[in-house]
Amino acid sequence: MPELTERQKKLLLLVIREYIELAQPVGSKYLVDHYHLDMSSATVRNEMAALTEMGFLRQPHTSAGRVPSEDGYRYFVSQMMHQAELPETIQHTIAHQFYQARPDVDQWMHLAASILAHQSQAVSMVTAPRAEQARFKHVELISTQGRQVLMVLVMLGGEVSQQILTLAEPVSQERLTQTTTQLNQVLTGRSVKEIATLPTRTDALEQDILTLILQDVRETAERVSGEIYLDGLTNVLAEPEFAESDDARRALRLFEERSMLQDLLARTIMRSSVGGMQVLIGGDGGREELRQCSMVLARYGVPGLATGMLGVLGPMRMSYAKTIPTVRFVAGLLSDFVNDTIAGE
Amino acid sequence: MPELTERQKKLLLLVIREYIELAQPVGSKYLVDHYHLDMSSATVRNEMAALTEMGFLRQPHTSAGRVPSEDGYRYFVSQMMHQAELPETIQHTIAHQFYQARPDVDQWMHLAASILAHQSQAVSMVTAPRAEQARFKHVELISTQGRQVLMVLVMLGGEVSQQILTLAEPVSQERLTQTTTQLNQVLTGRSVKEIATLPTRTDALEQDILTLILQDVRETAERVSGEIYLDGLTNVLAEPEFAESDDARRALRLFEERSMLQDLLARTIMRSSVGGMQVLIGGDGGREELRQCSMVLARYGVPGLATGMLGVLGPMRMSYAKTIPTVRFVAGLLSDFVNDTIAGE
DNA sequence: GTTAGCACTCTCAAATCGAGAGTGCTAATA
DNA sequence: TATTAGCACTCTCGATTTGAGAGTGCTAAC
Repeated sequence: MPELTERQKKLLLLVIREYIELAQPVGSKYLVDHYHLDMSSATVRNEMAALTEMGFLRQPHTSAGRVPSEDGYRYFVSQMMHQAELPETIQHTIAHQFYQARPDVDQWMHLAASILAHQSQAVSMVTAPRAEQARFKHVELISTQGRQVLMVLVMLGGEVSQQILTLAEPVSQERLTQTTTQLNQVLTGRSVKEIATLPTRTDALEQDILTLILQDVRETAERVSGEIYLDGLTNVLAEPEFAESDDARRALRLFEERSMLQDLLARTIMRSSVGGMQVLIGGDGGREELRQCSMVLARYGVPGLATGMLGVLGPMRMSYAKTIPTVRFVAGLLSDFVNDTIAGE
Repeated sequence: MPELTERQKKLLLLVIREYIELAQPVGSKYLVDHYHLDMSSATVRNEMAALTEMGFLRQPHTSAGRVPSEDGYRYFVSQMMHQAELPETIQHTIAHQFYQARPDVDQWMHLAASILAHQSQAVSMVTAPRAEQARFKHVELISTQGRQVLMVLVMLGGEVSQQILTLAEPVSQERLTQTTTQLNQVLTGRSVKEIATLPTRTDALEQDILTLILQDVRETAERVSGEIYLDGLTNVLAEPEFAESDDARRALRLFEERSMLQDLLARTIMRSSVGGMQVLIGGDGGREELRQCSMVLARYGVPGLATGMLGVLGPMRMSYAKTIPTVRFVAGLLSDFVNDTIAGE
């Protein structure tokens, strides 16, 4: 990492700030005029040339102003951002919105996505909390008609999955209740693996249900993250850098393919711990389509019990100084939520 | 409705067909050349002038070719489209995709949206089936920890809603089971109104739960449609008519606001019957943002038990001849689905 | 080390221009 | 009377030109 003089740091900061705000290359004269710098534009030019040399700035073309490079943003985020807290007033408005909503996972996820999208004017993504290792908690069978049965499966950590089963022959509700009572006794607290190695049940119905449960739990466990909540998709279309080219379209298409998101978040989740933040700038994400974008991601929840991810995707010139504290704060709220409603059994 | 000669009809059809395919104004000479018409371009010009006069065609500007007007499309859809079935091969591929999926409402809705979007290259929307009048069927309470209880509510028609309750004090699972047994006996098959007028339960816990159930059922009933599944949002960005202007963005924003969709679908659902189709062209939808778009909508399900809507939104020059049969066919499949898995109790 | 000055480069928007496509009208034709 | 050939006219669109403006790098003086 090359060393920067104080003056260079200051200049780099100004260029980034200005570019984030106006989305236009910033020139030497402009900086001197608008910030009343006590040096001439020629000096600024020299410093800019040095910063360009070191890779922190770019020129779109000869004789345009300078634009921050990926490395420029990285330096800015890692070295120059005093990790400010979100202003209290904003904290309050956000927290207020959450606490007047029902304590329902679905509601909170939607709300988190909505708030993030709105605050950052970018695309937001939130995954529902889930346990790293799926453990069975409770099964409930509800007869709907002859052979159709609604199975509700609750996992430790609060995840719920429901599914309609078709049994070989009609079964009464009493019989179903009896079956679940039996199964719940045996299964509570067990992991997928343990369930798989359980001895065969003597009762045929119980065995059938058990197989179906196992199958469902496996499917659930295979998914790397829970449901993904998105919001603010159209925000990305408002950004001037995506105005025409169909880059925006290709980026948005990524979001329609949930599987790619699953992938990306899964890869990122490995590297992050609850409370920590990840800022992926430009190519960091690894997807060609997102080369012009940055992501601010955080993991929330209770480690070992249930965790999820949330974050924001925006243009590379997003306001990191505002987005990072916002994501961190919302992550904190969601962690509290998991703690309050799911944990503590 | 002005009367058209056979020749005028033929010409109108050709203009519409050509414009739908190429998205460019079509001229008289072009038509004569490409379709080997047995008349001269001058004759075509005269007829086009007449059609323009009658309001079925428009000229973007003097000396461009003709473009179908809203009324032109309407005439085309209502008078000139022989209601063809979807080709058998396509029927098979679509049906195949459905029947190899699990018989799960969520799965099927997703699939329907995905197939519609893909087939029509437009935005698709599907609402989950729900009963016109909410009737209670079954409640289940699952203790998660001390005072937190997961309540699963099943309505007649198959709708399921789950919610986490916080009770005043911890209650054992046995007690919960006992409570639900009591409540299920009393409530099964009753509508919201009936439940509201029920005498107070003597048991305090039962009464508490009853209040919560009522509240939840009310909320569910108030929503005009179930969850809305969307797909193909980015397809609209690929259309040349939205290439630059930010019309596309404003249209897409509409879709992020689910409430507007709820509205629109609710208004439309009034006018449609299961099996019938609605084609809204241009301003028909009533939303300024969708003035350049058309919608093909259908209602599916079992009348009186559970119904939903599905449809497609695309540019006004979408291929109605292909989209309409597709929507109709998928609606049929979903109706069968409702019939098979939900109805018949 | 800083700065004034200057020549140079490059973009962008506006202006110009010509080709091409398409029309409407008129007069001749079947 | 319906059709058509012919023609003048209009309008768009892309290519090209042009000039202003912004910004740079370099050099020489401070």
